[in-house]
Amino acid sequence: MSATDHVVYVVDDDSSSRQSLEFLIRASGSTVHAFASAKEFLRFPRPELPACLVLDVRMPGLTGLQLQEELARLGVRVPIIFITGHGDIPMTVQAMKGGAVEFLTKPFREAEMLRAIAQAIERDWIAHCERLEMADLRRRYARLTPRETEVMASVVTGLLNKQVAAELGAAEKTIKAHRGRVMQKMEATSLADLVRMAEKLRVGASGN
Amino acid sequence: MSATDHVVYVVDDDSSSRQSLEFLIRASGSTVHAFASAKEFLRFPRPELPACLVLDVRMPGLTGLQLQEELARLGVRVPIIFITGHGDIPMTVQAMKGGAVEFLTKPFREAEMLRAIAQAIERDWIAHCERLEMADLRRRYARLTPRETEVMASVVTGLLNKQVAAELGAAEKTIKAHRGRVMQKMEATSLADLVRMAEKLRVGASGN
DNA sequence: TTTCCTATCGGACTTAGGTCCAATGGTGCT
DNA sequence: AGCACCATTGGACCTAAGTCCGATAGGAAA
Repeated sequence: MSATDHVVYVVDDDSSSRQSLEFLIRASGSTVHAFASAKEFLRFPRPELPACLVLDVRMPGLTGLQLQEELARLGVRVPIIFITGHGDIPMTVQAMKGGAVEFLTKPFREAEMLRAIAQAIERDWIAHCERLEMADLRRRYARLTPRETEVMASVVTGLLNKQVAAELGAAEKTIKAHRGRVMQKMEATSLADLVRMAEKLRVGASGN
Repeated sequence: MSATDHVVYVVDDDSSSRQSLEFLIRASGSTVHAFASAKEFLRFPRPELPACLVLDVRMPGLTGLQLQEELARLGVRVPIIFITGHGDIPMTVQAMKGGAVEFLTKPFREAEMLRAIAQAIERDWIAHCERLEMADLRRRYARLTPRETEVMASVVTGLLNKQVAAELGAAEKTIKAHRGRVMQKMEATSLADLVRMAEKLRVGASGN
């Protein structure tokens, strides 16, 4: 991992602890952005890159746990490493239930922190790729006309063109036309391909 | 949830705590099996039912955390609720990382325990359905001959029969024959259906 | 050896899917 | 009114997929 392909955010109200974290992480070769409060972090325009967040649990204003909830609410899925001076078990449980990758108590070993960060970045790198793929998929799906989405939904459930035609009250010919355009717009190379796309987009049926 | 459609396991070396747990959970309407040690629990022939495990962290012999690891190693994915008298944060983190649904400190409120159990059973109920479905899918897949699995793998990647034929070095006619048998044995009603089965079985490609 | 399964193909069709070209009618925007 | 886009369909064809029947051949098990 080079410094430019991922970024580590640090949110900690204690300036000395924040600065030492910043120094440590930067020395390990990562790009770091440090903030003194949750609000500052939320205001920061985050680039679309693999990232992770090192977050102090106790802070004035929004606490670490509240920030975690807020990010979940906003759909921001950045992996979080919590640090705390005086944490308790319920707090830990809540953080971990919320999907935190690690929960470290101060003082922690530097190696431990760096290992946790590496793991978090690794995890988000995968999620990041999936986000890019999903965004592309949704972009293509958004190009479909309403009718085409209906046809796609029916086709990927395995219905024959004539069955789709009956279901949508149109001629088989029309369905073929729509279907062809669906394949084009979705850039699907085969029906199997289209079915897999539909699965990822959760269209067509029971949302499994 | 009635008493017979799920089961709660309790593993705790302290007999008084174990018995009160057993009483509490039984009173809530669940079937309970209690054990004084991890080994006893592992020996117990568990029925294929939605279940959860209430587990004391500290125990002589295998500890709760070690049992969690052992179960993961064995592929037993039963949701675990940990209880502990004197736990610490690293212990909590390890347990939660291992997929525990809850980590309660003694003394805990009874309502809290019952809520955790209900949630764990709920979670395992879904996983249980998926296990049944996967088992059925694998049963069907196991009926395929080696050649048929190859054909299926190629077909679900979206290849045409003639392309599959070229890839496997056979006549298109032969592929059609295999393909027909694949559809029959897999009980697929359409290609879309077969593709979805292949996805669940993770056959055919990059294992996404 | 006989039987069963697997893998292999051919012929003869039927059905389904897909393409190219062309055309009609509605809607919404400029 | 003119234009773009959408939904709709027809005709003519071509290719792909699937089915029924039959047949050969090797290997494994009874």
